[in-house]
Amino acid sequence: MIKITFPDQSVREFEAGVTGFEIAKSISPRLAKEVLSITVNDTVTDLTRPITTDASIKLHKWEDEEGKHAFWHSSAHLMAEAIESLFPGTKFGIGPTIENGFYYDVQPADNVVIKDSDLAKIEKKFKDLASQKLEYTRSEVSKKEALDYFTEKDDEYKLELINELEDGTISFYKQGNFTDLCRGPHLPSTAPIKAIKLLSIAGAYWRGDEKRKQLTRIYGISFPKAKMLEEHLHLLEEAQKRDHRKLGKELELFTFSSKVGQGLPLWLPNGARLRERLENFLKKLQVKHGYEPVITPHIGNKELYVTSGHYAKYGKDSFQPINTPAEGEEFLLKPMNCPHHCEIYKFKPRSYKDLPIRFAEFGTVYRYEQSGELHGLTRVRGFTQDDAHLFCRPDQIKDEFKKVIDIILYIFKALDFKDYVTQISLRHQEDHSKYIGSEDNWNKAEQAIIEACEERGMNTVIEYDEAAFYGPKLDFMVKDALGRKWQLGTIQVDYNLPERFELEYIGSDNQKHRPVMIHRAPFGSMERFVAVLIEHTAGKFPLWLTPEQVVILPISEKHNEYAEKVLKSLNNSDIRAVLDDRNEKIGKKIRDNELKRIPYMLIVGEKEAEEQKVAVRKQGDGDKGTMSVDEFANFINQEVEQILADIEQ
RNA sequence: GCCUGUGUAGCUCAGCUGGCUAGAGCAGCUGAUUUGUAAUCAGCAGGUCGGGGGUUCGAGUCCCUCCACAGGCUCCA
Repeated sequence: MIKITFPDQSVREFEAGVTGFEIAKSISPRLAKEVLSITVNDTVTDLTRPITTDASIKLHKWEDEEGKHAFWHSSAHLMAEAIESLFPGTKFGIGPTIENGFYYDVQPADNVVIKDSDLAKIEKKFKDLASQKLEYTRSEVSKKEALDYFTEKDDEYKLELINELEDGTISFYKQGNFTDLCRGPHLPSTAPIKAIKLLSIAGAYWRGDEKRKQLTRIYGISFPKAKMLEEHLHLLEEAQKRDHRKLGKELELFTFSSKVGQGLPLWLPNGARLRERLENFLKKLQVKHGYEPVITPHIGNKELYVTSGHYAKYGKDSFQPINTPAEGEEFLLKPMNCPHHCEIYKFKPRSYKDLPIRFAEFGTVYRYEQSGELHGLTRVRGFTQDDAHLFCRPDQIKDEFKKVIDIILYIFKALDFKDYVTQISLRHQEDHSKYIGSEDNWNKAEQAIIEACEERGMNTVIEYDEAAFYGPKLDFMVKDALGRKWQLGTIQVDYNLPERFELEYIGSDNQKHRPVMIHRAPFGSMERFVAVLIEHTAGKFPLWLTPEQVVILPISEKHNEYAEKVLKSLNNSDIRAVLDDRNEKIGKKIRDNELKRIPYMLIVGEKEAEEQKVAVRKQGDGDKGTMSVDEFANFINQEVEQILADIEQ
């Protein structure tokens, strides 16, 4: 007999060799039906594997990540079987689970292409196989056996993977007619896989290397209940409704024109107003935090970027130099503001007493992003960074970091961004050869970032080998409607540019010293930030930010005169109001303005004009009763002040 | 840049296997209506079907090519 310890610390005895599945069955038939995988002494494994010694276990159901993982991974194998039976000769790469579902990278036989239109067919076969309740069986194989099997099958991708594994650690899983190299764990059988949807098909380079062959990646998702799939698909649909590209068009915020050029956004009046308000919000904040404004041109002499090193690194993949009538003179569209700001730093000698110096600029930059990478406002070729460069002494890094973190957190709070991830990007843990700057400086800077985050009580993820060659950084990532992560705020230490531009300050010792440069952009870029803001709010911008706060709707043309009076009065109280005096029925006007997501509607007719009042209607919330114009103006202004006061705390 | 799709009026879409002057709703314009909390009615106008080339008696529909967009991959100073 062996002792099995459960998560609640209770202990029960079982025969040695008992399986997780049998344990679940002994607890309840229902659990046996729902359980998907098991953790035995901190290792997630198959329910069908015998447990031979005393162990502590945890059974995983769909609700647990470990359960989902086994479920989707098993689904991926099953999809592979479906593909193999429909497309004989297909070679298989890897088929992992992802945040929502799974994919498999495959290479169909020569001259065969798996198309979008084939998905339905594969899905049908997939469902058919799942319903056969095939068992997943595990076998441990030697490296030689494994190599032999896939040599026979002529699958160079699996062979490459096996060659990297150590003998004695290799296992195969088999279900139906399909055997795959796999670490597991898997479900006992395909029985629980009830609902399946193949989502999309895409190209993906083998092992993420663009120099290697591109395989066909098929994305899918599966669930134990049909209803769960329905809900998931519904969620995707809802997410698509808040896509910033769709709302950007509907709310007339921005557009693109192929004549102007790919990835070059055109801001429409509504979008420009929104952006302007965001810029002013940050500008005010920055004045408070000791930033000084600077303005620099959109182009710079090529020499500037040769000095910064960017020309050597990005020159040939960028917008090409602009020539002038002068022989040999070349300018580049600026891909970043830092070199310009370095030159501003160099304008005069700096003392240690002057530091930190903080130069801020909403600087528009141009980068020739790969065409396939462009995406709405989140990835564009011309964009405006809410940029600033802080020049400080090494001992000031931590303090400056904390101050920037405060600004970013303030902004996120103001806009109610709660679902973000902060990532500290450090050097590779061992290999430091590719980094510029002294070992000592790096250690200090990395430490400073980590401590700054700790002292601000932030929940951060540390990623090694993610630092830029010139310094470590801290990024704030926010998800879009479909869960894709975008980097917004960023704070980066830079040892490279001060070196290349020979920036100096005179220390208290009367000696020359090199300042540290910190790049920071709380929004990241105006484009990307607005995009994420649109998706976050579904176009219902907060009252203090929205371009139009109030729309006045006269019942009929007879009430236009009174409506104008209300409009003037609101505008005098600094409320952004507009008038909808079209000759339409009130129901129509309400509908149109609801769709425009203007937060408040004021309906004015006979009654209101007589009593000098307005009928208030809140967007998405209906009739709120009547009040006087002054009362309403106070109400709006108080609401705005209240929101801003709440953030201050 | 690569893989797979998509591209019809300002917007959302219909147009079957190639066959009459390419349709609808919304938006726009004109007129009627003067309206009470999510779409008043009528009329008009609007498209060389993403661009170019080809096959065909005939192309929105088939082929080639370029462009743009979408989902991914690679990239992101």
